[in-house]
Amino acid sequence: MAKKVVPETDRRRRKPTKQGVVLTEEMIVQTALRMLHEHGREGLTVRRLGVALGADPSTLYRYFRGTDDLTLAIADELIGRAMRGWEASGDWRADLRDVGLRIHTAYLNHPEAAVLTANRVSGRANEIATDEAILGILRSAGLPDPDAVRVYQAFIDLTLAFAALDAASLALPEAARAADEEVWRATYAQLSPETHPNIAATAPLLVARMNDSAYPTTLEMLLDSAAATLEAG
Amino acid sequence: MAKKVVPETDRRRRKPTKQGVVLTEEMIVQTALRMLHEHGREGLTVRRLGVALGADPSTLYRYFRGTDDLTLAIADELIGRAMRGWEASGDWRADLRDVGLRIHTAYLNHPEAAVLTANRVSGRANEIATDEAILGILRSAGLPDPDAVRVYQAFIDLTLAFAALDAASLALPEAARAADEEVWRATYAQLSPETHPNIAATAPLLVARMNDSAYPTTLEMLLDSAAATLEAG
DNA sequence: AAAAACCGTCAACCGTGTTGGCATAAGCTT
DNA sequence: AAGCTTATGCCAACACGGTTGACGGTTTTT
Repeated sequence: MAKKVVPETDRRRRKPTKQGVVLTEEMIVQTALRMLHEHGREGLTVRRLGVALGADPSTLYRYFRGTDDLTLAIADELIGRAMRGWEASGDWRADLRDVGLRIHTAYLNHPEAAVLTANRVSGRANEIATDEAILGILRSAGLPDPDAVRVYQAFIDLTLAFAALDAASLALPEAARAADEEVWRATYAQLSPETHPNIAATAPLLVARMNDSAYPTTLEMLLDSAAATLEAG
Repeated sequence: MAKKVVPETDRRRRKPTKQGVVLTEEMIVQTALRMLHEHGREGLTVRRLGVALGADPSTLYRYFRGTDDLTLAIADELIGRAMRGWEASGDWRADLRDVGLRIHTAYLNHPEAAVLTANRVSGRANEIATDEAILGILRSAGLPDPDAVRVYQAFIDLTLAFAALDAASLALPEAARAADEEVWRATYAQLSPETHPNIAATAPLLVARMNDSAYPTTLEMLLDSAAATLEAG
């Protein structure tokens, strides 16, 4: 059992691929991300990824145990991109806001990948570093550990939850996306004031807000709450 | 083109299935939900659904245009279950909290279905009724329309986002779930205080909170914020 | 120089969604 | 009641998905 996958560090490259490409774990992940971006969630398959890399599909199993393992690697790359270049400023509130918006933004930049990965725990380097950073911000702001952990959890869950939700609507296959919008125009906007007075009355406002994310507002609420805890403590 | 699917209302049953079953759209959705529950997200396939119903897989295409269409029907059933029996009490805050918790709970009761559907707009009856109800609560509480819409959006997004996030970890295939927990034990809990002082210091607290949802807390924050808007207005 | 490890390739397996043609029973018309 | 129409279930087939096991050439180690 226990499928053998040589860890990247022990890997000493041998054969170039038939098309002359020399594979790397990193190169595979980058290519997978690009394919997700260009061809949508359904567009990333082991076989197509093989073609894109100029390698046989089965080769990928030398680098990842399977689809799930590859997914986790993508997840970590996404967080890595979000946090690249980040540094603590010392202002806990600004720092936390920055981290949250970075993650949210990075996920929305790769909606298909975000949907795939937002709820997984990769345990890889970038993810761990991010968690360490968030806890560091809260603890050095002066929150006692139990509060720090509570806020940490609310913060990371809120951020990932919204990232996933907002990404999801961007990541829908074109057909489904069109279907959803069509449903809106054909159904919600047409409801009679008699049967659905509240929707009918607010329909224009609903449409106007439809494409905005509620994340920034909600994040601010969470920061307020953390600040209150800090003052009370 | 425009695949022909006879709407449920116009449907006049004709042939029973080879196994003597008489199909209904509702029966199909219920069975799909049960299969998701029993066999996990990967366990629901057109073919297996066919077997479970005692019908040929292709028969399902007489009822749904395809997998996506079936997904939307499941989504609506889920919301329907959440709101079944709900009535407004007149206390906007209690009502909103109730609706939020109902949805969150219903989704967690069917995590696999929740993951599948939380980010889709079905436009079907139950979904519309729920939106109408939420807007009704906010508007009759006295919020001006623009505020009502803003709070509505934050509320529904927050609720669905957390429902999806919390459901996701419950819905992971057993293998992935075990992998995630193993990652935790093997990685996070073992980090050295030298390299990761904040995680190391709070590890026990992190573990203790890991299985709680941050939704109720966050929802209260949102309700506070709405109350503040109401008083200011 | 021989042995071992690595790793790309090939062919095959089985499961998936979906489609088009066919058969047949239910309902409608008379 | 007889016949016509059509809804609807079934079958066989297709293309495509992930994954595996055997093979063989290359590089590293001994």
